[in-house]
Amino acid sequence: MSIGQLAKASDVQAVTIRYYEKQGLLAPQRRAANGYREYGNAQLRRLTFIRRCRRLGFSLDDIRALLGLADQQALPCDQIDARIEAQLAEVRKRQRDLAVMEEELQRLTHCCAGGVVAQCRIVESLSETEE
Amino acid sequence: MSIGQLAKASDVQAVTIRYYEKQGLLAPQRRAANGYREYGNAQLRRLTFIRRCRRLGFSLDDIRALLGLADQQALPCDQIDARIEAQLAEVRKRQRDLAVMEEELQRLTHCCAGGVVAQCRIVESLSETEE
DNA sequence: ATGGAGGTTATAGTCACTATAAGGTCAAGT
DNA sequence: ACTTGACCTTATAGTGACTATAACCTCCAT
Repeated sequence: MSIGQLAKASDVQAVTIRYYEKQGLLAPQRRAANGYREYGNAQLRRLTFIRRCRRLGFSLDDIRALLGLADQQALPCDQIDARIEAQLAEVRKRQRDLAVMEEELQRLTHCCAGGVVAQCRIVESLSETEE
Repeated sequence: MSIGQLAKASDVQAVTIRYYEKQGLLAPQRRAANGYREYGNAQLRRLTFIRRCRRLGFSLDDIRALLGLADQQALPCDQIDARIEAQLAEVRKRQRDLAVMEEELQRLTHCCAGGVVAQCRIVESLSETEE
């Protein structure tokens, strides 16, 4: 499978696939005689793994580590589990942040009662120093 | 107030304050004879506004626009309100994304039952191509 | 007068891409 | 056989919002 076909199959841009290769995350199975990259299903699975992890908020460094761990089949998987847990904690932290944001923004929409900026409380209420 | 004092008062690093200045968001009140930046309470409020907006997920471009609007006191504040609404929609979208992430991560923590990597389902379930 | 904390500028690095340039290769149509 | 256009190659630069580093200047206390 060419890089374009892999791109289509995985819904990841070809440039991004090359970028992952440069970052040591995903090597092609081999190169064709003309220098074109060739990929198999194993690479598609690996790329899917990478993208899924990215969507879950893992950094490329995290993912490199996860892939490294996954290759050591005999290791206890505590370390993988620990990373999942850490990521879960991070996600929950972001959820709390967003909840606060939502509340504040919600409050702000009531500050603007169709007047002009001079009467609008939004900017003012966003500048209040105390907290 | 010096840049260091402003940094302490606002809990924003001095380098970041200088960066905001370069980006045209926050100019010091004046420069002292020795070239040191000097700030007043207006700048502290403006910086507080900037940081609060950043925490709410606005880009520096958004913030520049908001500050610009806020300076035009006679304008109707519809435009500010529209930005708040757009940002609120964005926050809610991220909340939905995070909820999905949380669910998936939660599910993954059950895949690892204290065994070794070879029996661990985490990596496998993250690589499954079907969706 | 010396040391250390704080200030100044300018430049480069970070992360995860994205965009662009300049060229090589291939399959299909004329 | 030739051309067109889609696809591939590499390398380099740009993005946003900072962060780090270097090299220097200034102030204040001892």
